[in-house]
Amino acid sequence: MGSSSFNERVYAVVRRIPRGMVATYGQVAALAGAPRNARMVGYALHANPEPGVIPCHRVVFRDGSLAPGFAFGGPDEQRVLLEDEGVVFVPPAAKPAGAPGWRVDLDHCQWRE
DNA sequence: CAATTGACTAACG
DNA sequence: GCGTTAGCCAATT
Repeated sequence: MGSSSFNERVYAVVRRIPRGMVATYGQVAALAGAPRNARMVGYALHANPEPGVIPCHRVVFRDGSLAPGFAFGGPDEQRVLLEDEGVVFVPPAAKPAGAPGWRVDLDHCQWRE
């Protein structure tokens, strides 16, 4: 390995996210060494060279939601996956109106080093 | 080598 | 309250 791509650094961080927790793009970006490069994180995860190895479903928006239409099979599938890992979700009725659907409870499940 | 794009984020209207 | 614009920074073409 020894690839010089920024994305590999992102994969390394995402791979470190413990089961039952999630991280935001900005957080992964910061851990990857680019505190302002959240976009790059999403771009790198889209490249996802090792599906199944890299838990890209554990990476969510700052709001606790996912990329609409880009989730590996649908945001509903991701919700089930995260719930299965023990991540706490917040129903649309329990949150301030605005978000399109279920969000991850970042207050309880955001990964903390 | 320069311009464009992009799984983002925050601020503004 | 919701939509749009601007800013960041690196990969892609």
